[in-house]
Amino acid sequence: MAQIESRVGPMSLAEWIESTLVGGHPQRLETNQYLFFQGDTAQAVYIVISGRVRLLRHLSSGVEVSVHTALAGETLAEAALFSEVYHCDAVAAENSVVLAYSKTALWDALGNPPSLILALLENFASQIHTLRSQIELRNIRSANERVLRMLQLKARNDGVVAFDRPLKDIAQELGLTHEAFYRSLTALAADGKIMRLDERVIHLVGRGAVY
Amino acid sequence: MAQIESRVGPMSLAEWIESTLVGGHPQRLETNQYLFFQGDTAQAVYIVISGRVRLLRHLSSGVEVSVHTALAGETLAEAALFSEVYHCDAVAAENSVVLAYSKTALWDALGNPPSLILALLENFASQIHTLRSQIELRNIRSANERVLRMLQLKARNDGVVAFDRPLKDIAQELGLTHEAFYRSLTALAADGKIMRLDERVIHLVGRGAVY
DNA sequence: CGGAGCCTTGAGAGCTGTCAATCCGGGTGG
DNA sequence: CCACCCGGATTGACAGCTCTCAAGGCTCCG
Repeated sequence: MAQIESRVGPMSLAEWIESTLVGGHPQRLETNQYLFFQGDTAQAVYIVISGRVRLLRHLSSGVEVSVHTALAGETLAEAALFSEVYHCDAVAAENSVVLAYSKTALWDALGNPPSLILALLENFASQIHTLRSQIELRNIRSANERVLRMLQLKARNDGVVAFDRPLKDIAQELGLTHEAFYRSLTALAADGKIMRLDERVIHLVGRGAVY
Repeated sequence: MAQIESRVGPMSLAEWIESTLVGGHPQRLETNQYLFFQGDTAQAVYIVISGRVRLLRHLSSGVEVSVHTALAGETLAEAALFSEVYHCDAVAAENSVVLAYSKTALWDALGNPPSLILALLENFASQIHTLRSQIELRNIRSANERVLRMLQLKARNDGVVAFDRPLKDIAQELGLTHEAFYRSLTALAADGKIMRLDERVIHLVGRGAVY
């Protein structure tokens, strides 16, 4: 971590935004109060001044899985800079105060960066998104539900998932042994929730892709 | 994902680097051949031309856990731009070809970005690092080992870990029920691997922090 | 034809999740 | 000042699920 900080000195992103941008809009949150919901148009990026804000996703089963917890002094929903909508719910884990900065103000402050940098930023943002999805999956304990969720996340709009590498690899990415993964697939097929068009091609029954 | 790509058009980071930077140094890898090792000084960023390259970390127990798999067309070790050393091993999962770009060349191409952008980039890189560590933890199946590894990752140099939030939260971050987490803590203490200085303060016996 | 790697299924054990109960400290209201 | 409540921390008992180990079929390739 030390070598990371060395380039800009001790100033974190949160400190930078706070000291550079004026007009951060303070907002008080009670415990369990929501800051925004998954699917809302992403208009602001936040800094947590005090308290804790949790990022959640909810599954079709109604279960909530937590993806991240932002502590005091940290930024929240930075990835929203590169997304039209929020991908998670944000809810206060305790009484908290956040500062809201509009995306447009941030983009203005960023100026007009060269596109190589933009590409790098977007690459990072997209990786964060992917990694969060993986964390979300790991928070689902049941193998069947985890596999189903993964298929929903990876499905194209027509509900088809085609893997380009061995199922063993997918199993490992899911945190399952390949045996457990195979069993989940056959169980889901037996339940009629998926159809196996081919060894590595699966059709999701009933619902298309999820974001 | 569509909204992400829209800002720079269809060009991914890998394509951008390939088309912008000359002098990408091609390198052929046999299956199971290592590209670099954890702890090596990070000198290059890579693009996978064909094949698959896996990022691994190895635990003190000797077990390997996989953190990421880079497919053809993807970048590899971009986060090394912000780190002095590689944090993982990289090993080819099949016969592969990669292009190597030196960090210095990339930094030159980036120009001299304003520090707000640098802060944003480093924030992202550090988040990716944190998320990868979480994935690494989830790939450890045994609760005791997972908890021990988490403590090693979070320990200060003197081997002390102090949590600033309820242990229940830590348990959830680890993907364990709080009961399982408590039991692991008492088991590790019984084994003499940790000492509980206080409810939320733990001393790691024998080894300090790990990176 | 033989081997290697992936896919698949079976049987059993171990570990963790679940449910339940207790203790404890802090905050609140009477 | 005390009774009460609430949430975190802790421990016990048990069931269930996944991991482990094992074996067989399959395809691809030498």
